[in-house]
Amino acid sequence: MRSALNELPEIPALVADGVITDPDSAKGRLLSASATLFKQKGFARTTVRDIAAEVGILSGSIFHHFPNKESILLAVMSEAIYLALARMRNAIEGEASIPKRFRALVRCELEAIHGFTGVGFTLLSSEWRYLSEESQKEVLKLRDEYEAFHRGVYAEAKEQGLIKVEPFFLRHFLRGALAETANWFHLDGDYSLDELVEQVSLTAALPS
Amino acid sequence: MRSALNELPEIPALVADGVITDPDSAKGRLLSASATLFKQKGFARTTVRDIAAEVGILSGSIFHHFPNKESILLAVMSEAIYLALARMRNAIEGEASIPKRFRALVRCELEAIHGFTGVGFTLLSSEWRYLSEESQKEVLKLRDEYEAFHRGVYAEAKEQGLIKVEPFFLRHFLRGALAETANWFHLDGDYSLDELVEQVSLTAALPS
Amino acid sequence: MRSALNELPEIPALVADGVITDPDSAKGRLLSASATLFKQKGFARTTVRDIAAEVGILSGSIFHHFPNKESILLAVMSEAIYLALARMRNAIEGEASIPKRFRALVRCELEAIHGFTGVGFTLLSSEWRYLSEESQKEVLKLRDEYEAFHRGVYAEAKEQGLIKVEPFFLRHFLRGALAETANWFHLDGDYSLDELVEQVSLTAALPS
Amino acid sequence: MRSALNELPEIPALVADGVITDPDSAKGRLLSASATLFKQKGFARTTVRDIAAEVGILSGSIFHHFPNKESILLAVMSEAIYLALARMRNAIEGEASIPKRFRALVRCELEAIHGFTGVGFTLLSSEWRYLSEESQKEVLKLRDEYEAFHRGVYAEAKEQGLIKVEPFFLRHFLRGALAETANWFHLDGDYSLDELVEQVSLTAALPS
DNA sequence: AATGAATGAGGGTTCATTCAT
DNA sequence: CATGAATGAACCCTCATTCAT
Repeated sequence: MRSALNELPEIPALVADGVITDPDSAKGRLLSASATLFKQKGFARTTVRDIAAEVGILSGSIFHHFPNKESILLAVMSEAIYLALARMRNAIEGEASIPKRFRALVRCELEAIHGFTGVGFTLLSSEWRYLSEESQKEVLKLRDEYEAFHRGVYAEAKEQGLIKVEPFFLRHFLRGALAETANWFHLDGDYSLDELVEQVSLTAALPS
Repeated sequence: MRSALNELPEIPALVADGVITDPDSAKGRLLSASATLFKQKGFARTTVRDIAAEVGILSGSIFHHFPNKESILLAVMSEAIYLALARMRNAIEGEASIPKRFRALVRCELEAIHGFTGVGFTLLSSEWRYLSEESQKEVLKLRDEYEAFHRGVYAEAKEQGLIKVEPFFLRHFLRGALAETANWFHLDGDYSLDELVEQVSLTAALPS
Repeated sequence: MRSALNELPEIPALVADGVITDPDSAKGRLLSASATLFKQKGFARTTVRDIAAEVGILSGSIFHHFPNKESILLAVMSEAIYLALARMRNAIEGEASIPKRFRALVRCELEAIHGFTGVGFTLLSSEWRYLSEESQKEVLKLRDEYEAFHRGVYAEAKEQGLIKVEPFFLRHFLRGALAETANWFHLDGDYSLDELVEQVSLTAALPS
Repeated sequence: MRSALNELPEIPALVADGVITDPDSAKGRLLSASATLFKQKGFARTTVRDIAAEVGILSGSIFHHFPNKESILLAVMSEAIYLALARMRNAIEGEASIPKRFRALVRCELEAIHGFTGVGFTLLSSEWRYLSEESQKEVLKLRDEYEAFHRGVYAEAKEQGLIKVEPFFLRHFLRGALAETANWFHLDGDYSLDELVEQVSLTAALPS
């Protein structure tokens, strides 16, 4: 999955800019392993020894890269949003019509949720409370930027009379609905991602 | 809020049947305090001492009522579903038309999420992972019953041509969307519960 | 040594008042063992496991009696001063003349330093820095009371023309000189405590 | 303060002889920083990272100059005594009468305690326990030489009938009294060093 | 039922020290 | 000489659980 990630043109640029940690560096491998474990067992039940073992180092070595366990969670979350933002802008680029843009965004978010950008995206909600207040504020800024992007497209849809519901509500509903897919939808299951996207659009009564 | 709860006709009956613990008993107060704390700080970060302190006993005494910490979570979740099931059946009873039943169900779930039945309902997803596999299966049975009820109403709506999306998908989408309201909607905020219900219906393109 | 301590009339009263921990209680044994170890190896090098092992419990059990390691040091120091204050008042009581009171005080402090009141007194200076600022202030209050008592007697000596040096300086000099005896004087060595007291008085040119 | 130190004629000689590390060398700066930190926070609480940061290098680099942390403490202490010895011999040189020699010694020791020879002198007692037994023996040899020097002058005073107390006791008392000044006397406070010397002499009933 | 002291395994974190670069 | 990632043992502390009272 990471290899697919690396093929995207924008990721190396992010890494070069220092926004995203190089996934092949020690820190990057630490982040990747942490994300996986946090998702599997939750932040509280994941020990730093677990993480270290996963990467093949000793627990003490973790603290050369992160000052404490919480900062790992913060990094996982921040990078997940940075990646999602980059992928989102990319996805929108080629699409002119609003229905297509809408579908592109939905698909993009689903990809983020189902692991195309590492495994961090679902953590944003599930492990949110384990972030310190300070960290929450930090991540919130990024999330707001991300959310605003979505709401902007919905607003255009509303203006064009394509949907009836307020963008504010629609975004909240959709975020919840898409996040929940993590609990029942599987990439290698009965339905494809495209079918899922279509059902979402159908629900929102959006013409194709 | 509990006082309002007690006025509902169906709760005393459930208590009398032994399905729900009497909220005024020691065990009931324990459950209520646990639910609140689990929601506030999460299961992992809530200590049995926290719970005991909230009720005014010492931590050791908790184990006269529950064999271990996890069983408290199990009880909180089970009772939350029992309550939700009872309230749901109640809510449907008087409604004949499908659109009205749909709205009744949505409203009922929102009430459960926003604390009308204690605070347990949101825990079902957020703290799910802290249940042992055995307990998960136990709760799953109840959840399935609850979910089937919802899907049943949606299936009728689909048969009547009121909605286009498959009931299976719609239920998953709606569950996610409604659960997410816990993170942004507040009962004493700018919008009423009725308005929220209406926006949900609007999104699903359901006629009134 | 503790048995001798218990014979003193004032100690049981202190214990009864809750000022001093009962040396036979779990907490009291913890304090006594801690004091010994802190003196032997220093606060920083003494582990809570060391202390627990000395008392015959497990390390975790310590935290039922003290919130953290530092609070043990605080308790050891506080109680040492309380004991010293009580013993000092007792020692002065029967002595009318200033030279005799002076000698009684010197002897009393030497007894405190050389273990007649537990082993805490020397820790006051040697492990002082390991107290949090907050705790330092707390202990400082007690120390000030203790110091004022000594200075008071010296001031009388000065008024009576028995000594030439200022009480302020004398007290500082004497405290240092007496504290230092911990490093070279031994109760079972070549000199008795009384001889030591006499040499101190001789140094200060105090008539007998 | 180090600049004043460097003006003294004997220091460069000691450096040239290899007895004292050149304070401008990397090792010298390391020692100086260590002494300061050891005094501020104690040996146990000072990390090698602290020391390294103070000098502007990384922690690993320290071990090119010292085999381990304890050897830094040993060096700090040894050099402090070498310096004190040299300064002491210097101070005595011009003084013929015993009272003047006595005062010169007292002043010299106070200067050592209050930072005229780096900050190492008070560490000799406060951090003594963190020296390995082997190192303690090594330092003890130097200390004995230093102590003998003092006792020698006191013995002459006793022979001349200037003091009554035994040199053995007097030296112990004085060492304690002077060391304690580190805790209450400040060079820029209400009293001058000369006044302090005078009060000490007064206490010992020594004629001027 | 409740207490509260004790358990004991395990948690996050620290830090002197090593060593390939 | 200096770096800095890694080590690994040890540290303080937490906490669900037990049990004699």
